[in-house]
Amino acid sequence: MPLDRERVADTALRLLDEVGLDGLTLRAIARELDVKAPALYWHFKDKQALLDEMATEMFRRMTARTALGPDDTWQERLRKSNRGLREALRGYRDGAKVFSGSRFTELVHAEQMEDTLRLFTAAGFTLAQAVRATSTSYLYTLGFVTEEQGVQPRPGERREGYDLDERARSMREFPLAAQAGAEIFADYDRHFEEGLEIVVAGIAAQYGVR
Amino acid sequence: MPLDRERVADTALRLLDEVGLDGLTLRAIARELDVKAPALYWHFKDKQALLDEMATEMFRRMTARTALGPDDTWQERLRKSNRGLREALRGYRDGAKVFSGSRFTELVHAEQMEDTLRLFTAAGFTLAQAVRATSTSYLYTLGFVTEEQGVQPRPGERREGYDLDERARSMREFPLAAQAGAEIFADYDRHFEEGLEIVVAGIAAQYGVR
DNA sequence: CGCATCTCCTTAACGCTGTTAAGTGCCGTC
DNA sequence: GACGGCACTTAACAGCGTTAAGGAGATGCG
Repeated sequence: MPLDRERVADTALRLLDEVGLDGLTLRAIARELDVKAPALYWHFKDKQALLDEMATEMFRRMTARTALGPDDTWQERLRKSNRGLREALRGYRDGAKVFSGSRFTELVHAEQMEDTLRLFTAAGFTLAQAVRATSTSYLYTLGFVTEEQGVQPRPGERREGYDLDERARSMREFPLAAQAGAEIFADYDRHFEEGLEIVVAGIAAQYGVR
Repeated sequence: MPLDRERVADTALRLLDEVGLDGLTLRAIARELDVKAPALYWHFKDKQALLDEMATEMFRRMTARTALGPDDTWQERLRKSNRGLREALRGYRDGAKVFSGSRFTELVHAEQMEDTLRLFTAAGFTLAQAVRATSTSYLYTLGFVTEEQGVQPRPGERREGYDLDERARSMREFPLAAQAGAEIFADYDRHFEEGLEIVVAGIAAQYGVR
C-alpha cells in the first residue's frame, strides 16, 4: 500500500509532537513510515510543502473538534473559535510555530470563515469590522500560544531557564516587573481567557455592537 | 581589533535583513566580518545565543528610538510602545520570527516594564490588570507582525503567491470570505491601528479605567 | 630577557541536513 | 510481451552547526 499526503502529514504531526520542529527531519519522518527520505519528494515538492500540509491538517482537526453553534452570539463564536485554535496549536510541540510559518494547501478555512463572517454581519457588523474583529482575536491567540509554547512546549512540561525565583532576584531593582513574573509565566489558561475577554470587550466597545 | 558580541550582533542583523533567517548562516556572518565561522564560538556558545543577542539588540534599538513620555496616559503609552515594537520588528526581514524565538541576554526590558507598570498602576489598574493589559497588546502586536511579515517580508516588498484576484476567484462559493481578502492582505498600517484600538478599548471596558 | 599564559582566531573535520539524479521493480494497458 | 507510468531506492552533493586541535600575538612575571 503506497503512501499518500495525508498519511505522511499525520505521521509527521505525531513525530513533531515527540521531537519538536528542530528534530523533525525528513529522514526521521521517512524512517517512521518505513521508507527512505527521497520517497517523500514523490508526494511533496519540498519540506515546506509538507509543513503546509501539516498546518492544513491541524486546521482540519481543529474544525472537526470545535463545535460551533449556528445560533452563537458573536461573542460566544469568538470565544469558542479562539479556544479551539489555542487547543489545536497546543496539541503539538511547536504547533504555533509550524502553523504560523505555513500556508494552507486547500481552502479548508473558507467555509468556517464564511460562516463566522455571516454571523458577524448579521449581528450588525460591517464586513470590514467583522474581519477586523476576527483577525484581531486570531492574532492575539497566535501570539499568545507562540509565547506560551516558548515556555511550556507541551501542556505540563516546562522549558528550562524559566525559574521564577531567580528572575525575581535579578530584578530586585524593579519591584513591579519582578512581581509581574508570576503573572506572566504561570496560569496560562486563565491569562488566555482574560486577554480574550479584553479583545471581545474591545470589539463591542469599538464597534458599538452588543 | 578583535570582534565583540555587539559587532557580531550588529553585522548579523544587517545580514538578516538582506538574506532572511534561512540565509543567515554562521559562515555568511563570519564572511561579513572577515573571519571564519568557528571564530564566532569564541563570543557565543552557539547560534541560538547569537540570535538571543540579536533580539536583545533589536529591543535596545526599539527603546532608543521610541520616546515614551512620562506623562502619557496609559492609552498613549500602550499605543506608542506597540507601534514602536511593530516598527522594531519590521525593521528586519523575519524580525518577528527572530524576536519571538529568542530570549534576552540581559535585563534590557526590566526598566521599560517597570516604568509602564508604574504608569498603569498609578492610573488605577491593579498589578495583575496592568500585566494583563500590556501583555495582551504585546501578544497582539507580535502575532500581527508575524503574519504581516509572512506576506510582506519587508515594507513595500510582497512575497509571491498572495494574489488577491486569484484568491477571490478560488473562493467564489464563499462571497464574504472572498471579499475579506482585500481587508486582510492589504493596508497593514491601518489594520494594525484598528486592532490596537480594539485592544485599548477592551482594556478600558474590561477594567473600568479611563 | 625568557618563559608561560591568555586571548582570539584558523584549519580540518564530523555528522547531519534538504535536495537531486539515476536506476529499479511492479502494475496495468495495448 | 513490450511499454509506460507509478512509487520507491541508492548514491551523491553542497551546505549546515559544531567540535577539536593548533598557532600567532599580546600580556604578565620571575
